[in-house]
Amino acid sequence: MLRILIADDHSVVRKGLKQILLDEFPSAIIDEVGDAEGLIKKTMTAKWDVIVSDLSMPGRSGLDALLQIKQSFPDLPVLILSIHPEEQYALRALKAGASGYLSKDTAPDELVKAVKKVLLGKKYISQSIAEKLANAFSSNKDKNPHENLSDREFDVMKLLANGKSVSEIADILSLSVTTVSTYRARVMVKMDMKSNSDLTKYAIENKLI
Amino acid sequence: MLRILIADDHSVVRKGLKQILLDEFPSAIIDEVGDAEGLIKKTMTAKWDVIVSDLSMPGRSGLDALLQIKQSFPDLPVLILSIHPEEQYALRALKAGASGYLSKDTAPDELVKAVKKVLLGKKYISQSIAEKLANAFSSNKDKNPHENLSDREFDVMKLLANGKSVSEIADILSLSVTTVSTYRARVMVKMDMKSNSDLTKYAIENKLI
DNA sequence: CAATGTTGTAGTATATATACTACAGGATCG
DNA sequence: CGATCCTGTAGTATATATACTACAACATTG
Repeated sequence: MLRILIADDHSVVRKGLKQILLDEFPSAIIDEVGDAEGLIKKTMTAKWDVIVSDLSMPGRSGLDALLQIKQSFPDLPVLILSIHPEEQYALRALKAGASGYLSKDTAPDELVKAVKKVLLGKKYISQSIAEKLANAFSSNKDKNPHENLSDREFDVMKLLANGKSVSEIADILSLSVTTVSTYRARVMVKMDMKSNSDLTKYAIENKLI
Repeated sequence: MLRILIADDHSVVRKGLKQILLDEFPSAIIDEVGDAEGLIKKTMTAKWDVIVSDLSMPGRSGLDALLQIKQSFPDLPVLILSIHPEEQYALRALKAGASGYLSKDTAPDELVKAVKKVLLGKKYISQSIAEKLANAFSSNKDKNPHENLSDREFDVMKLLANGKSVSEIADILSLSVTTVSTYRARVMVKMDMKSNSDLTKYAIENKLI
Protein backbone atom coordinates (compact mmCIF):
# COMPACT_ATOMS: atom_id res chain seq x y z
CA MET A 1 0.00 0.00 0.00
CA LEU A 2 1.45 3.27 -1.12
CA ARG A 3 1.36 6.11 1.38
CA ILE A 4 1.93 9.63 0.13
CA LEU A 5 2.02 12.83 2.14
CA ILE A 6 1.39 16.13 0.39
CA ALA A 7 2.43 19.44 1.89
CA ASP A 8 1.42 22.74 0.39
CA ASP A 9 -0.18 25.83 1.80
CA HIS A 10 -2.65 26.20 -1.05
CA SER A 11 -5.54 23.82 -0.76
CA VAL A 12 -6.19 24.05 -4.46
CA VAL A 13 -2.71 22.82 -5.15
CA ARG A 14 -3.14 20.00 -2.66
CA LYS A 15 -6.32 18.91 -4.42
CA GLY A 16 -4.58 19.03 -7.75
CA LEU A 17 -1.66 16.95 -6.60
CA LYS A 18 -3.89 14.48 -4.87
CA GLN A 19 -5.99 14.03 -7.96
CA ILE A 20 -3.01 13.55 -10.22
CA LEU A 21 -1.53 10.97 -7.91
CA LEU A 22 -4.82 9.17 -7.36
CA ASP A 23 -5.32 8.91 -11.09
CA GLU A 24 -2.07 6.99 -11.24
CA PHE A 25 -2.17 5.18 -7.91
CA PRO A 26 -5.87 4.60 -7.23
CA SER A 27 -5.30 2.63 -4.09
CA ALA A 28 -2.79 4.96 -2.52
CA ILE A 29 -3.38 6.52 0.84
CA ILE A 30 -2.86 10.22 0.43
CA ASP A 31 -2.85 12.69 3.24
CA GLU A 32 -2.26 16.42 3.10
CA VAL A 33 -0.98 19.18 5.34
CA GLY A 34 -0.91 22.92 4.89
CA ASP A 35 2.23 24.03 6.64
CA ALA A 36 5.70 22.99 7.68
CA GLU A 37 4.67 22.25 11.25
CA GLY A 38 2.03 19.86 10.08
CA LEU A 39 4.41 18.28 7.64
CA ILE A 40 6.92 17.51 10.34
CA LYS A 41 4.30 16.29 12.74
CA LYS A 42 2.69 13.92 10.25
CA THR A 43 6.06 12.73 9.12
CA MET A 44 7.04 11.86 12.64
CA THR A 45 3.80 10.17 13.63
CA ALA A 46 3.05 8.01 10.63
CA LYS A 47 4.92 6.05 8.01
CA TRP A 48 5.13 7.35 4.47
CA ASP A 49 6.62 6.11 1.25
CA VAL A 50 7.13 9.50 -0.28
CA ILE A 51 6.56 13.12 0.55
CA VAL A 52 5.64 15.74 -2.01
CA SER A 53 6.17 19.16 -0.55
CA ASP A 54 6.11 22.78 -1.46
CA LEU A 55 9.10 24.87 -0.50
CA SER A 56 7.49 28.08 0.57
CA MET A 57 4.96 27.71 3.30
CA PRO A 58 3.85 29.95 6.08
CA GLY A 59 5.89 29.70 9.20
CA ARG A 60 8.92 27.53 8.96
CA SER A 61 10.24 27.14 5.46
CA GLY A 62 9.95 23.95 3.53
CA LEU A 63 13.71 23.75 3.29
CA ASP A 64 13.91 23.74 7.03
CA ALA A 65 11.34 21.02 7.29
CA LEU A 66 13.17 19.04 4.66
CA LEU A 67 16.40 19.17 6.63
CA GLN A 68 14.67 18.04 9.75
CA ILE A 69 12.89 15.21 8.02
CA LYS A 70 16.05 14.02 6.42
CA GLN A 71 17.73 13.95 9.79
CA SER A 72 15.12 11.59 11.19
CA PHE A 73 14.39 9.62 8.04
CA PRO A 74 17.34 9.78 5.70
CA ASP A 75 15.79 7.26 3.38
CA LEU A 76 12.36 8.77 3.05
CA PRO A 77 12.22 10.33 -0.41
CA VAL A 78 11.04 13.91 -0.54
CA LEU A 79 10.02 15.47 -3.80
CA ILE A 80 10.08 19.24 -3.79
CA LEU A 81 7.51 21.15 -5.73
CA SER A 82 7.84 24.87 -6.10
CA ILE A 83 6.36 27.78 -7.93
CA HIS A 84 9.81 29.18 -8.33
CA PRO A 85 11.59 28.63 -11.56
CA GLU A 86 14.05 25.88 -10.77
CA GLU A 87 17.05 28.09 -11.00
CA GLN A 88 17.28 29.50 -7.54
CA TYR A 89 16.02 26.78 -5.33
CA ALA A 90 16.71 23.49 -6.95
CA LEU A 91 20.32 23.21 -5.88
CA ARG A 92 19.58 24.20 -2.35
CA ALA A 93 16.82 21.68 -2.10
CA LEU A 94 18.92 18.88 -3.52
CA LYS A 95 21.78 19.75 -1.23
CA ALA A 96 19.37 19.54 1.65
CA GLY A 97 18.49 16.01 0.64
CA ALA A 98 15.51 16.31 -1.66
CA SER A 99 15.10 13.49 -4.12
CA GLY A 100 13.88 15.76 -6.84
CA TYR A 101 12.69 19.20 -7.69
CA LEU A 102 9.74 20.10 -9.85
CA SER A 103 8.10 23.34 -10.72
CA LYS A 104 4.38 23.63 -10.19
CA ASP A 105 3.73 24.00 -13.87
CA THR A 106 5.20 20.60 -14.48
CA ALA A 107 2.94 18.39 -16.51
CA PRO A 108 1.02 15.86 -14.43
CA ASP A 109 2.70 12.87 -15.98
CA GLU A 110 6.09 14.27 -15.23
CA LEU A 111 5.07 14.45 -11.60
CA VAL A 112 3.99 10.84 -11.74
CA LYS A 113 7.25 9.85 -13.38
CA ALA A 114 9.16 11.66 -10.69
CA VAL A 115 7.24 10.00 -7.90
CA LYS A 116 7.82 6.56 -9.38
CA LYS A 117 11.49 7.22 -9.70
CA VAL A 118 12.06 8.49 -6.18
CA LEU A 119 10.03 5.58 -4.82
CA LEU A 120 12.78 3.39 -6.20
CA GLY A 121 15.26 5.32 -4.15
CA LYS A 122 16.57 7.14 -7.16
CA LYS A 123 16.75 10.85 -7.77
CA TYR A 124 14.60 12.64 -10.26
CA ILE A 125 16.66 15.24 -12.04
CA SER A 126 15.28 17.25 -14.92
CA GLN A 127 17.36 18.22 -17.86
CA SER A 128 17.71 21.81 -16.81
CA ILE A 129 18.61 20.96 -13.24
CA ALA A 130 21.23 18.59 -14.47
CA GLU A 131 22.88 21.52 -16.15
CA LYS A 132 22.77 23.55 -12.99
CA LEU A 133 24.34 20.68 -11.14
CA ALA A 134 27.13 20.46 -13.64
CA ASN A 135 27.76 24.17 -13.37
CA ALA A 136 27.74 24.07 -9.63
CA PHE A 137 30.40 21.45 -9.81
CA SER A 138 32.71 22.99 -12.29
CA SER A 139 32.72 26.70 -11.62
CA ASN A 140 31.96 27.57 -8.09
CA LYS A 141 32.85 31.13 -8.96
CA ASP A 142 29.33 32.28 -9.17
CA LYS A 143 27.62 34.58 -11.48
CA ASN A 144 24.70 35.42 -9.29
CA PRO A 145 25.44 37.30 -6.09
CA HIS A 146 22.72 35.55 -4.19
CA GLU A 147 24.20 32.15 -4.86
CA ASN A 148 26.76 32.46 -2.15
CA LEU A 149 24.26 33.19 0.51
CA SER A 150 23.81 30.52 3.09
CA ASP A 151 20.36 28.98 3.42
CA ARG A 152 19.43 31.09 6.35
CA GLU A 153 20.77 34.23 4.76
CA PHE A 154 18.78 33.44 1.69
CA ASP A 155 15.58 33.01 3.68
CA VAL A 156 16.10 36.34 5.32
CA MET A 157 17.01 38.01 2.07
CA LYS A 158 13.78 36.91 0.45
CA LEU A 159 11.69 38.05 3.34
CA LEU A 160 13.41 41.40 3.36
CA ALA A 161 12.93 41.74 -0.37
CA ASN A 162 9.28 41.08 0.23
CA GLY A 163 9.01 43.99 2.55
CA LYS A 164 9.13 42.21 5.88
CA SER A 165 10.80 44.07 8.71
CA VAL A 166 13.64 42.59 10.70
CA SER A 167 11.41 42.01 13.68
CA GLU A 168 8.66 40.43 11.63
CA ILE A 169 11.23 38.06 10.24
CA ALA A 170 12.55 37.29 13.69
CA ASP A 171 9.00 36.36 14.53
CA ILE A 172 8.42 34.29 11.45
CA LEU A 173 11.63 32.35 11.85
CA SER A 174 11.54 32.30 15.62
CA LEU A 175 14.92 33.91 15.95
CA SER A 176 16.22 36.83 17.89
CA VAL A 177 15.96 40.17 16.19
CA THR A 178 19.67 40.60 16.41
CA THR A 179 20.26 37.29 14.73
CA VAL A 180 18.13 38.33 11.82
CA SER A 181 19.92 41.62 11.77
CA THR A 182 23.23 39.81 11.57
CA TYR A 183 22.02 37.77 8.64
CA ARG A 184 20.85 40.92 6.99
CA ALA A 185 24.24 42.50 7.45
CA ARG A 186 25.94 39.47 5.94
CA VAL A 187 23.52 39.47 3.03
CA MET A 188 24.23 43.12 2.39
CA VAL A 189 27.96 42.54 2.36
CA LYS A 190 27.78 39.47 0.17
CA MET A 191 25.45 41.07 -2.30
CA ASP A 192 27.06 44.45 -2.10
CA MET A 193 23.86 46.28 -1.39
CA LYS A 194 22.69 48.89 1.01
CA SER A 195 18.95 48.93 1.47
CA ASN A 196 16.08 46.51 1.56
CA SER A 197 14.74 48.14 -1.55
CA ASP A 198 17.92 47.19 -3.35
CA LEU A 199 17.10 43.63 -2.45
CA THR A 200 13.58 44.06 -3.72
CA LYS A 201 14.83 45.37 -7.02
CA TYR A 202 17.32 42.57 -7.26
CA ALA A 203 14.74 39.96 -6.37
CA ILE A 204 12.33 41.26 -8.96
CA GLU A 205 14.98 41.34 -11.64
CA ASN A 206 16.02 37.82 -10.81
CA LYS A 207 12.51 36.51 -10.45
CA LEU A 208 13.08 35.48 -6.87
CA ILE A 209 9.78 37.00 -5.88
CA MET B 1 -25.19 22.60 -19.02
CA LEU B 2 -22.60 24.51 -17.07
CA ARG B 3 -19.50 25.55 -18.94
CA ILE B 4 -16.47 26.66 -16.96
CA LEU B 5 -13.13 27.86 -18.25
CA ILE B 6 -10.09 27.70 -15.99
CA ALA B 7 -6.97 29.73 -16.66
CA ASP B 8 -3.79 29.24 -14.69
CA ASP B 9 -0.22 28.68 -15.66
CA HIS B 10 0.29 25.87 -13.18
CA SER B 11 -1.19 22.63 -14.35
CA VAL B 12 -1.40 21.36 -10.81
CA VAL B 13 -3.55 24.29 -9.87
CA ARG B 14 -5.73 23.72 -12.89
CA LYS B 15 -6.24 20.11 -11.88
CA GLY B 16 -7.09 21.15 -8.37
CA LEU B 17 -9.63 23.69 -9.47
CA LYS B 18 -11.15 21.33 -11.96
CA GLN B 19 -11.52 18.63 -9.35
CA ILE B 20 -13.09 20.95 -6.82
CA LEU B 21 -15.56 22.21 -9.36
CA LEU B 22 -16.34 18.76 -10.71
CA ASP B 23 -17.05 17.53 -7.21
CA GLU B 24 -19.74 20.17 -7.00
CA PHE B 25 -20.92 20.27 -10.58
CA PRO B 26 -20.42 16.72 -11.87
CA SER B 27 -21.95 17.39 -15.22
CA ALA B 28 -20.11 20.60 -15.95
CA ILE B 29 -17.96 21.01 -18.99
CA ILE B 30 -14.63 22.28 -17.81
CA ASP B 31 -11.83 23.37 -20.05
CA GLU B 32 -8.47 24.76 -19.08
CA VAL B 33 -5.82 27.04 -20.52
CA GLY B 34 -2.34 27.87 -19.34
CA ASP B 35 -1.81 31.44 -20.39
CA ALA B 36 -3.53 34.71 -21.14
CA GLU B 37 -3.41 34.19 -24.90
CA GLY B 38 -5.19 30.91 -24.57
CA LEU B 39 -7.69 32.39 -22.21
CA ILE B 40 -8.65 35.09 -24.65
CA LYS B 41 -8.74 32.75 -27.57
CA LYS B 42 -10.99 30.22 -25.84
CA THR B 43 -13.18 32.96 -24.52
CA MET B 44 -13.70 34.32 -27.99
CA THR B 45 -14.33 31.03 -29.72
CA ALA B 46 -16.66 29.27 -27.32
CA LYS B 47 -19.43 30.12 -24.92
CA TRP B 48 -18.80 29.99 -21.17
CA ASP B 49 -20.86 30.53 -18.09
CA VAL B 50 -18.00 31.51 -15.88
CA ILE B 51 -14.25 31.97 -16.04
CA VAL B 52 -11.92 31.23 -13.17
CA SER B 53 -8.58 32.80 -13.84
CA ASP B 54 -5.24 33.44 -12.24
CA LEU B 55 -3.87 36.96 -12.38
CA SER B 56 -0.21 36.34 -12.98
CA MET B 57 0.49 34.31 -16.05
CA PRO B 58 3.38 34.26 -18.43
CA GLY B 59 3.14 36.75 -21.21
CA ARG B 60 0.22 39.08 -21.02
CA SER B 61 -1.09 39.59 -17.52
CA GLY B 62 -4.39 38.23 -16.35
CA LEU B 63 -5.57 41.73 -15.66
CA ASP B 64 -5.01 42.62 -19.24
CA ALA B 65 -6.91 39.60 -20.41
CA LEU B 66 -9.69 40.40 -17.99
CA LEU B 67 -10.08 43.88 -19.44
CA GLN B 68 -10.23 42.54 -22.93
CA ILE B 69 -12.76 39.86 -22.06
CA LYS B 70 -14.96 42.35 -20.30
CA GLN B 71 -14.93 44.51 -23.35
CA SER B 72 -16.30 41.76 -25.52
CA PHE B 73 -18.47 40.02 -22.94
CA PRO B 74 -19.46 42.45 -20.24
CA ASP B 75 -21.83 39.93 -18.70
CA LEU B 76 -19.54 36.95 -18.53
CA PRO B 77 -18.55 36.55 -14.88
CA VAL B 78 -14.84 36.23 -14.22
CA LEU B 79 -13.59 35.05 -10.88
CA ILE B 80 -10.01 35.98 -10.15
CA LEU B 81 -7.78 33.65 -8.22
CA SER B 82 -4.40 34.83 -7.13
CA ILE B 83 -1.47 33.90 -4.98
CA HIS B 84 -1.11 37.51 -4.04
CA PRO B 85 -2.45 38.59 -0.73
CA GLU B 86 -5.48 40.61 -1.64
CA GLU B 87 -3.94 43.94 -0.83
CA GLN B 88 -2.57 45.19 -4.10
CA TYR B 89 -4.56 43.38 -6.66
CA ALA B 90 -8.07 42.82 -5.47
CA LEU B 91 -9.25 46.34 -6.10
CA ARG B 92 -7.55 46.52 -9.44
CA ALA B 93 -9.17 43.30 -10.49
CA LEU B 94 -12.63 44.37 -9.37
CA LYS B 95 -12.21 47.70 -11.04
CA ALA B 96 -11.32 45.87 -14.21
CA GLY B 97 -14.61 44.04 -14.00
CA ALA B 98 -13.89 40.86 -12.08
CA SER B 99 -16.86 39.37 -10.28
CA GLY B 100 -14.76 38.26 -7.35
CA TYR B 101 -11.29 37.81 -6.02
CA LEU B 102 -9.99 34.81 -4.12
CA SER B 103 -6.60 33.86 -2.86
CA LYS B 104 -5.27 30.46 -3.84
CA ASP B 105 -5.32 29.23 -0.31
CA THR B 106 -9.05 29.69 -0.16
CA ALA B 107 -10.89 26.63 1.07
CA PRO B 108 -12.50 24.60 -1.71
CA ASP B 109 -16.03 25.21 -0.54
CA GLU B 110 -15.46 28.91 -0.55
CA LEU B 111 -14.47 28.64 -4.17
CA VAL B 112 -17.66 26.74 -4.88
CA LYS B 113 -19.71 29.32 -3.05
CA ALA B 114 -18.05 32.07 -5.03
CA VAL B 115 -18.72 30.34 -8.34
CA LYS B 116 -22.37 29.83 -7.49
CA LYS B 117 -22.75 33.42 -6.55
CA VAL B 118 -21.14 34.89 -9.65
CA LEU B 119 -23.18 32.53 -11.81
CA LEU B 120 -26.22 34.38 -10.52
CA GLY B 121 -24.71 37.57 -11.80
CA LYS B 122 -23.77 38.68 -8.33
CA LYS B 123 -20.37 39.63 -7.02
CA TYR B 124 -18.48 37.56 -4.53
CA ILE B 125 -16.78 39.82 -2.05
CA SER B 126 -14.89 38.58 0.96
CA GLN B 127 -14.98 40.37 4.26
CA SER B 128 -11.55 41.84 3.95
CA ILE B 129 -12.05 42.98 0.39
CA ALA B 130 -15.29 44.61 1.40
CA GLU B 131 -13.32 46.81 3.72
CA LYS B 132 -10.90 47.74 1.00
CA LEU B 133 -13.81 48.59 -1.23
CA ALA B 134 -15.40 50.79 1.35
CA ASN B 135 -12.17 52.61 1.82
CA ALA B 136 -11.65 53.07 -1.87
CA PHE B 137 -15.10 54.58 -2.13
CA SER B 138 -15.02 56.87 0.79
CA SER B 139 -11.57 58.19 0.19
CA ASN B 140 -10.57 58.91 -3.36
CA LYS B 141 -11.55 58.07 -6.89
CA ASP B 142 -8.00 57.73 -8.00
CA LYS B 143 -6.65 55.89 -10.91
CA ASN B 144 -3.10 55.53 -9.69
CA PRO B 145 -2.48 55.49 -5.99
CA HIS B 146 0.51 57.72 -6.34
CA GLU B 147 -1.53 60.37 -8.03
CA ASN B 148 -2.95 61.74 -4.85
CA LEU B 149 0.35 62.20 -3.22
CA SER B 150 1.38 65.75 -2.65
CA ASP B 151 4.56 66.93 -4.34
CA ARG B 152 6.64 66.53 -1.26
CA GLU B 153 5.17 63.14 -0.49
CA PHE B 154 5.90 62.06 -4.02
CA ASP B 155 9.53 63.16 -3.75
CA VAL B 156 9.93 61.20 -0.60
CA MET B 157 8.14 58.20 -2.02
CA LYS B 158 10.48 58.00 -4.98
CA LEU B 159 13.54 58.33 -2.81
CA LEU B 160 12.27 55.63 -0.49
CA ALA B 161 11.48 53.39 -3.44
CA ASN B 162 15.05 53.92 -4.54
CA GLY B 163 16.37 52.59 -1.30
CA LYS B 164 17.19 55.80 0.49
CA SER B 165 16.77 55.81 4.24
CA VAL B 166 14.64 58.32 6.04
CA SER B 167 17.67 60.12 7.36
CA GLU B 168 19.40 60.21 4.00
CA ILE B 169 16.29 61.78 2.57
CA ALA B 170 16.16 64.30 5.37
CA ASP B 171 19.68 65.21 4.37
CA ILE B 172 18.98 65.40 0.68
CA LEU B 173 15.92 67.56 1.12
CA SER B 174 17.27 69.49 4.09
CA LEU B 175 14.38 68.56 6.29
CA SER B 176 14.11 67.16 9.74
CA VAL B 177 14.12 63.39 9.97
CA THR B 178 10.74 63.48 11.63
CA THR B 179 9.31 65.51 8.81
CA VAL B 180 10.42 62.95 6.30
CA SER B 181 9.03 60.27 8.54
CA THR B 182 5.69 62.02 8.58
CA TYR B 183 5.65 62.19 4.80
CA ARG B 184 6.51 58.55 4.68
CA ALA B 185 3.63 57.72 7.00
CA ARG B 186 1.24 59.70 4.83
CA VAL B 187 2.51 58.02 1.71
CA MET B 188 1.98 54.62 3.26
CA VAL B 189 -1.58 55.44 4.20
CA LYS B 190 -2.44 56.94 0.84
CA MET B 191 -0.94 54.11 -1.09
CA ASP B 192 -2.09 51.43 1.28
CA MET B 193 1.32 49.93 1.70
CA LYS B 194 3.46 48.79 4.55
CA SER B 195 7.11 48.70 3.70
CA ASN B 196 9.62 50.54 1.59
CA SER B 197 9.94 47.43 -0.48
CA ASP B 198 6.27 47.65 -1.35
CA LEU B 199 7.03 51.08 -2.70
CA THR B 200 9.92 49.73 -4.67
CA LYS B 201 7.75 47.06 -6.21
CA TYR B 202 5.08 49.59 -7.00
CA ALA B 203 7.55 52.03 -8.49
CA ILE B 204 9.04 49.35 -10.68
CA GLU B 205 5.64 48.17 -11.85
CA ASN B 206 4.62 51.72 -12.63
CA LYS B 207 7.90 52.66 -14.20
CA LEU B 208 8.44 55.45 -11.72
CA ILE B 209 12.04 54.43 -11.26
C1' DC C 1 -17.46 83.01 4.18
C1' DA C 2 -16.95 79.74 7.69
C1' DA C 3 -15.94 75.03 8.42
C1' DT C 4 -13.23 71.42 7.18
C1' DG C 5 -9.46 69.19 4.87
C1' DT C 6 -4.60 69.16 3.03
C1' DT C 7 0.14 70.25 3.10
C1' DG C 8 4.60 71.37 4.83
C1' DT C 9 7.03 71.30 8.79
C1' DA C 10 8.91 69.53 13.41
C1' DG C 11 9.43 68.02 18.61
C1' DT C 12 9.19 64.28 22.24
C1' DA C 13 8.88 59.74 23.64
C1' DT C 14 9.07 55.22 22.19
C1' DA C 15 9.91 51.31 19.23
C1' DT C 16 13.00 49.18 15.99
C1' DA C 17 17.18 48.23 13.72
C1' DT C 18 22.15 48.16 13.53
C1' DA C 19 27.19 47.73 14.82
C1' DC C 20 30.07 45.21 17.37
C1' DT C 21 31.22 41.42 19.48
C1' DA C 22 31.20 36.61 20.67
C1' DC C 23 31.16 31.71 20.38
C1' DA C 24 30.46 26.80 19.07
C1' DG C 25 30.15 23.40 15.58
C1' DG C 26 31.05 22.24 10.59
C1' DA C 27 33.59 22.61 6.43
C1' DT C 28 37.75 23.19 4.16
C1' DC C 29 42.27 23.27 3.10
C1' DG C 30 47.10 22.98 3.36
C1' DC D 1 45.31 17.05 11.99
C1' DG D 2 45.46 21.68 13.22
C1' DA D 3 44.49 26.46 11.47
C1' DT D 4 41.11 28.99 9.51
C1' DC D 5 36.86 30.23 7.37
C1' DC D 6 31.77 29.92 7.33
C1' DT D 7 27.34 29.47 9.55
C1' DG D 8 23.81 29.88 12.91
C1' DT D 9 22.84 32.12 16.81
C1' DA D 10 22.46 36.10 20.26
C1' DG D 11 23.57 40.06 23.80
C1' DT D 12 24.67 45.08 24.75
C1' DA D 13 24.99 49.63 23.50
C1' DT D 14 23.90 52.84 20.14
C1' DA D 15 21.75 54.80 16.07
C1' DT D 16 17.60 55.26 13.45
C1' DA D 17 12.83 55.35 12.52
C1' DT D 18 8.08 55.80 14.00
C1' DA D 19 3.75 57.26 16.52
C1' DC D 20 1.69 60.99 18.27
C1' DT D 21 0.95 65.42 18.38
C1' DA D 22 0.93 70.12 16.87
C1' DC D 23 0.34 74.12 14.13
C1' DA D 24 0.19 77.61 10.43
C1' DA D 25 -0.84 78.44 5.70
C1' DC D 26 -3.35 77.30 2.02
C1' DA D 27 -7.34 74.84 -0.61
C1' DT D 28 -12.00 73.25 -0.98
C1' DT D 29 -16.62 73.20 -0.55
C1' DG D 30 -21.32 73.41 1.48
